[in-house]
Amino acid sequence: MARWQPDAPGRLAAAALDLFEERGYENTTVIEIAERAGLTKSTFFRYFPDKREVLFGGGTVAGLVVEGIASAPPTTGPLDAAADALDALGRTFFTADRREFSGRRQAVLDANPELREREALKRIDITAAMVEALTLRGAPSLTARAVAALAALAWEVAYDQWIEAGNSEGFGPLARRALADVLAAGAVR
Amino acid sequence: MARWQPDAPGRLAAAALDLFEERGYENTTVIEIAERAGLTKSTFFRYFPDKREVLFGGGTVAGLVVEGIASAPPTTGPLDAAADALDALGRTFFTADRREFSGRRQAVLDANPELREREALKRIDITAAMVEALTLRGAPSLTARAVAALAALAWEVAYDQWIEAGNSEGFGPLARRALADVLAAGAVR
DNA sequence: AGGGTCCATGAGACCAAGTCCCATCACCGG
DNA sequence: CCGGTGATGGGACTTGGTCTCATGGACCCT
Repeated sequence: MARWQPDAPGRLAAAALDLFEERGYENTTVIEIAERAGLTKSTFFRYFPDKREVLFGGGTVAGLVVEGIASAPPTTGPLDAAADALDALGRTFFTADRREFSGRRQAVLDANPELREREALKRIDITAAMVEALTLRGAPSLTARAVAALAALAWEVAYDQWIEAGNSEGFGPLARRALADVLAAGAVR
Repeated sequence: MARWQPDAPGRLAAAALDLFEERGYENTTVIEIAERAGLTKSTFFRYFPDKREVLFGGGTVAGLVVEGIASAPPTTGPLDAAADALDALGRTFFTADRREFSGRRQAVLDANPELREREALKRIDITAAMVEALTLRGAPSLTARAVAALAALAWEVAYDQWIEAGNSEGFGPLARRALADVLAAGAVR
């Protein structure tokens, strides 16, 4: 048996998700996660800064959104740039093959306060990244913040729908529609 | 010397804020906080579920907002109900005498990831509470969510302005104006 | 005044998360 | 066959957080 099986972080994440589903997050120790992945505590903390982060893998999402916003044509308004970014996210990250995993992961997140807390932080950070990307396109500060907040809400709505079983639609279209709906709802007066 | 000086939680919070300012959150141990307050680790964890929570006192804020939304006249629309709630918050919680403390506290929060994370969770929870309160008034789900998101943003904007030195305006007026500005900014199209 | 009861606090054992330092061993090139 | 490099293991150590039991003030009641 080779000592170095490939993709240690991936094995750790998979083992963690399994164990969290079986016994719950709180009743699972980092040592147990590492053991199931055929590794040790040392190696776990070499790849993840803490226990929670094992379910938040790359953190590439923020980068993708920023990239999506930045790569929209310069004449595109902030709202459409955000919509394009969400759409791009559906093409590059929230792909069909990731749907089942995302659903399992989300169920675990929802069940634990500590994990919800980390999720909340990620959301704030991503929103801040969107604000910065929009500001870089010339959007006024408040506009950027309002658009980012609404886009984050649309993201959340679309993500929930995407995860639901029986819904075969892709994340991109769901997000576009969610953003339009959120805008309509936010324009009440 | 009386063994039981009054307001143990308050003394702990004050000691914690002092120490966090002096040495930073990470370099301060719970035992040190307790010692400065003339107490022990045991007592600390009797009043606060964890080290972070010492800066998030009552958690009464969510209750106040919910109450503010619920107590608006039934014919008031969701947006105005939210505005009223923010205004009420300015009268009952973000009062002038709390401004200096809030500023110090916020500086500490901003300086530490762990504390920012807890803050993010609080924000999410408060937003969820607003959504529920608005839904109870009969607002459609998406409307409630959009309004809550924008109100939370306005809250953040107003809070930053309120904390800034030299700004003698109350939180309530600042929040009302911020909400109007955010709405105008979010209506871009 | 004296005794008993309640309740906030103290004391300390215990576990798991997270940090750190160094040893080890597979792989790869020479 | 040998030495270097880089991923992994091992284990000591600190701190957050839980739990259980002991302690001793304050207050009441007679």
